[in-house]
Amino acid sequence: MGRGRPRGFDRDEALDRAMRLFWTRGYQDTSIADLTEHLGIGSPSLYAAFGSKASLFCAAADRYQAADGGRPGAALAEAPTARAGVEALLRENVALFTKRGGPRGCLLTRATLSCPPSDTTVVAYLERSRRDRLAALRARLRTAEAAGEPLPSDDIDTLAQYYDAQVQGLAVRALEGATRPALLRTVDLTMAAWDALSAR
Amino acid sequence: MGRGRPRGFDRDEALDRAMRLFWTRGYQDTSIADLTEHLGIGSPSLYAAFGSKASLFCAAADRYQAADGGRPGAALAEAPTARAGVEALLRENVALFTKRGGPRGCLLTRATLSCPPSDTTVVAYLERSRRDRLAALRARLRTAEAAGEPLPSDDIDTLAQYYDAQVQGLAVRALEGATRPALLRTVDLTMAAWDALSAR
DNA sequence: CGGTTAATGTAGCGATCGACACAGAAAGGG
DNA sequence: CCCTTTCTGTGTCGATCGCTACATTAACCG
Repeated sequence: MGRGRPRGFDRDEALDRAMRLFWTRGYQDTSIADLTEHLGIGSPSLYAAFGSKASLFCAAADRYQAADGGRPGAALAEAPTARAGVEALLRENVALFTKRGGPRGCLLTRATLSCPPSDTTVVAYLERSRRDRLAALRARLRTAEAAGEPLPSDDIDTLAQYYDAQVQGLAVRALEGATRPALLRTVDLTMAAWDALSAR
Repeated sequence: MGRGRPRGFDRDEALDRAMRLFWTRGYQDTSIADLTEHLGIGSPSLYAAFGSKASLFCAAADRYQAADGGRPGAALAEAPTARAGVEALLRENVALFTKRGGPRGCLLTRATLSCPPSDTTVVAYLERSRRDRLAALRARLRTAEAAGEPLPSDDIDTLAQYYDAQVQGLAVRALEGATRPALLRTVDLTMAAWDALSAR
């Protein structure tokens, strides 16, 4: 153990910077030259540590989902009710998508629309992430249904896809430059709709 | 007039094919080589007719908005009520985003997330299109408000941004592979929310 | 110390990017 | 017919793409 020359940079810090770059510029528009410059390392070091641009992206996206990008999902899971969970999911996403000094929108949504289909590694990763996210939403709604909570609809699949679409819509609008208060107002509307539909 | 060697291809047909390519692959991942191949013309002909990749995209996007891509907006404007207009907007968009044999999702949304910020021509074009779309939605809601129609909220700006976000969400989900029936079910939910919020 | 192992910096690989120079081809005008 | 004008095909430009060969440096082991 510890044989050979030690790595001259912090792997996690490099991943953070890579995450930020992919988040800001998308997948395809982030070049190896961009990465080596902002990570402060040469390309051989990058390839030795991460293997390829695709696998570096996957590692950076993992880090995204484990850090800031995971907060909305965690908020959904931990909330006492499905309503509180969905509202927290939406509000945490707005916070994430419009954080001051941070890239706007969602790293994964952005990558989904900017990754060439030929890059099967990244495409498969993104599909998996998306499916997991949808499954978490569905699961939270199902347990709420089992607990007898009032829901806007008894079609859990549709509900999950509906709120997932809300999140994607927020991500796109944030990237287009929508302000945080404006996004929060649409979240208010979404939650007002939840109440109006559940009350019946 | 008519001097010089006549063009060897149909300009509008070429624009249609370019539109289809940009719609399918996004802006950045559509190369000049892809275009010359699918349009059946050499690159000098392409540049003579359209000027650059960016201006070709703008022309193709104009054609998109004048053809299929313009149907949702037209449906919104022509509907007798705001509710019918928004519902038609959403359903026409679902039809557009999931048309058999056609590219999935929205050409403009896709380009927004896959165009490098350095390409200021395309970025400016997309911003303008987006602003126009939002303005049309706002205008339709305002006339409805003036006509005394019941609306889900009296905040027209928020309403417009809300339904615009619905459309973007549908576009992303369509690109992710969501089926037309699934998208239509979420539209049903959105319209049920309209009714529930307007009734009160 | 020397020897082994691994990370680094330089430098460049083949491929592709958007865009164009150039000469030839096809039309109208005289 | 020739001249002008415009479009087309071949070939290629410099830049950049993702990626890597090679020699060097820096650590641990004995």
